[in-house]
Amino acid sequence: MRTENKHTKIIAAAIKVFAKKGFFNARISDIAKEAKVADGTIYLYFNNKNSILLTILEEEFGKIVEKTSTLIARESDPAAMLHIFIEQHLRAMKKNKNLAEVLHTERRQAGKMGKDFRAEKFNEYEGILTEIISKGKKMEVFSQNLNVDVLRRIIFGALEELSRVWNDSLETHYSVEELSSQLLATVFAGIHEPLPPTS
Amino acid sequence: MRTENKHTKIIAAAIKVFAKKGFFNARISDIAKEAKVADGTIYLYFNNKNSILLTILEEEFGKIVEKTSTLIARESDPAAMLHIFIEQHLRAMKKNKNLAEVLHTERRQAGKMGKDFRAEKFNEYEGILTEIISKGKKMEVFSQNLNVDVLRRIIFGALEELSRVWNDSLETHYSVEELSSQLLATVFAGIHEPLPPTS
Amino acid sequence: MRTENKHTKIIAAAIKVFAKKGFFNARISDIAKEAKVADGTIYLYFNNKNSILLTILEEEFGKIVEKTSTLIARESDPAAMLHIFIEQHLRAMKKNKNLAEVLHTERRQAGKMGKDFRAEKFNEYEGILTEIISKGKKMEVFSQNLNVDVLRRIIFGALEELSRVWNDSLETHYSVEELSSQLLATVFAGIHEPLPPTS
Amino acid sequence: MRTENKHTKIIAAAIKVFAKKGFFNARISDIAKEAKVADGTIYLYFNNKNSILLTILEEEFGKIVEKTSTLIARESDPAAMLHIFIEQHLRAMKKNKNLAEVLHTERRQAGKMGKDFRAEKFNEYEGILTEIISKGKKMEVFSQNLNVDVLRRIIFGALEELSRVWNDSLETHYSVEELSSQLLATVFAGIHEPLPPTS
DNA sequence: GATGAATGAGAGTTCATTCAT
DNA sequence: TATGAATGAACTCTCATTCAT
Repeated sequence: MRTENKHTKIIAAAIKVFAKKGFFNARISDIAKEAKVADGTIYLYFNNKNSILLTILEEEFGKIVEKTSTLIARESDPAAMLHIFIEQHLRAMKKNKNLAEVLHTERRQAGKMGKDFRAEKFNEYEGILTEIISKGKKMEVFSQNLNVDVLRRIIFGALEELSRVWNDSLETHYSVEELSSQLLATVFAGIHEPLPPTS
Repeated sequence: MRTENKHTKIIAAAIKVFAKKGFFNARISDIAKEAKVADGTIYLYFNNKNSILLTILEEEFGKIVEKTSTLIARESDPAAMLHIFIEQHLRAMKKNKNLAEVLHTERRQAGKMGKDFRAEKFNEYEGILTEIISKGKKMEVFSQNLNVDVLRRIIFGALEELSRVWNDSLETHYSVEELSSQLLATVFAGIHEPLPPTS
Repeated sequence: MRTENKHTKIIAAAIKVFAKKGFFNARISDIAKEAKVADGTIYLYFNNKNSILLTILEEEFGKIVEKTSTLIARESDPAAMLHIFIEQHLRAMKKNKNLAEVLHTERRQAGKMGKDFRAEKFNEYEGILTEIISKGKKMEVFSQNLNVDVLRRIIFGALEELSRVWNDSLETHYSVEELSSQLLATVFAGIHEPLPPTS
Repeated sequence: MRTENKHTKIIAAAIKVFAKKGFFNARISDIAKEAKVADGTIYLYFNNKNSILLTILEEEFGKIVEKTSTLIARESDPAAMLHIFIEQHLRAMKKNKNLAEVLHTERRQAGKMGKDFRAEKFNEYEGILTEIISKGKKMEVFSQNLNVDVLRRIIFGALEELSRVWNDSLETHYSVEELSSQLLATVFAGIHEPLPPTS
């Protein structure tokens, strides 16, 4: 339990520090100070700086994947699934603003970090979205004209950018529901002014 | 003339290196080698490593801003403007794949780079999109229910993510028109299967 | 205790290296090697190269100031005080030949080192000499014709130059007493051949 | 004549820059800018940075040596010679304040500059003073108790320190005559209050 | 397990010097 | 001669990682 505690404390500290300074500007000693442990202690729980980031991505996304999967499993309607996915994502990101910053910033870096860097859970997470869209197409609920990969990117990119509204530096105070419904409205109904009802 | 050349060569080299390794993993000596100049030569054209990135963002975005602004100025229909914006963005990113990677990766880092870091042109670019959406709402072409800020994020995020399809590491071969039309279709008409024509 | 040791070792090494090569020609790695520590270790104890020199000047002069002040405090005769000042100065410089070299070489540089460079103790030290001379004048032991500032410079300059006789490169083997008495004889009695006793 | 001009301009510029920043902090480009020539031009007249300093010391001291020698050659009284030496030294230093700074600052550095550094004229200059004192002793005008080397140091050190009063940073406005007479008074008559005339 | 002083490889940057023009 | 852009060796300083306690 002591051990569990330290691991958790270091991860929490790292998320905070990475969010504030970015991975490359964050120093191990910053994390150690934030976690109130000695620098060396960090190396009892993590192999190196990279693996701290990797662990954050894996563990935190693991939680999201698990929760989202569970909720989606209960649904059969792809539209409802998409709703859930979007809402859960935004909810998770709002809950842990620092995490949102870390995830999105470092996702791009990941490929440049070194050979041993693989964010398995992240791929799994993207897979869920791909699955939803595929199912939607197959069930002929979503348009057949849409490319699955492209749509996944559209939604994912939009989510990523939307998640940033909760950063400390921004003054906007959107609710999860607000953003969620705007995104859904856009992708589902389009941005056109509704045509006047045909008499 | 010599001077102009070196500046350009260094910028081109830096875009390549930043795209491949990311800003923080890129070494000045990597850029120098790529540009076939001595390390010290770089400092005749740039104050420091940061300012190389800043210059890339400003100069390259400057070009895009200029081109896009010109094209949009000719239009009066917000939907057509949006079409142009999206297409131009994707076109620019496909043309310079490395730039796309740099832009998107480092945009997030920018805030963590130090006080003297300001990407003016970037803000200007975002402003164009905001303007289009505002106009669309005002002209009652776009839905009154849409929040301008939120929609801008949705489109921008989507574009950002879509732009990444041309990265060397990915094997997909989308055309600009393809991506462009998919995104427009999604945001304009929604992803729903078109309702069967009412008889 | 470890800490105290390292600080002292680095200072001692720096004095040696500065004396031999001068501040600007001295490399951090030279000092590190001399002190038998890693280069990086030096930065655990000092902010930068400048501050090593500053510390030397402050700490070493601090000792001299303290000792000299104590001894002088016991005296009331300005002539005796001057004798003490001169003797103590020469004694300190002979004891630490390298320090003498550093002090005198770098005193001039100090003003050109950067804003944050202030050798407080040094000023304090000069103040002692000024005080002695002022008192001598006030008590009418020293000539009223002498400008305090000028005399301080004469004595200080002489001491500075005399202190250099103990440098390794020179073969002279003067004793402190010898130099001290010569200087005192000169400034007190003048360099004239004593006039033949008036019959 | 063009050539002569450039050499002179560079020397003048170097004296100014060295005085202001010190030898090590002075950049070749500073000197070039001050002299209004290109950096590379400096290397048409001097082998390297060191040799600029060396040339300054040699040329400028050469002038002083020549002038002082001439004046002293006319005298036979060592006391008068000493008077001339001191006055000439101070006069030269006041005339070229920057030179004074350079000379005194760099004299100490000289030994640490590298093998090829020899300031011949400087030794010659010191020789003049040594000669005067020796002669004074031999002629039994100066005290037999004084060590020539020591006295030379006393006088030289005093002169060095006194010369600094004209630095820009200091506000004192002594005349050459004032300093000269104070120094002579001190070394000749001592600093004692003149004994009351015996009745 | 926990510490934090110590390490040292490696980074960005400077600037004396060179050389094509 | 004169230029000044280009060079690259060498510097100071940082910080992830180690290891004796």
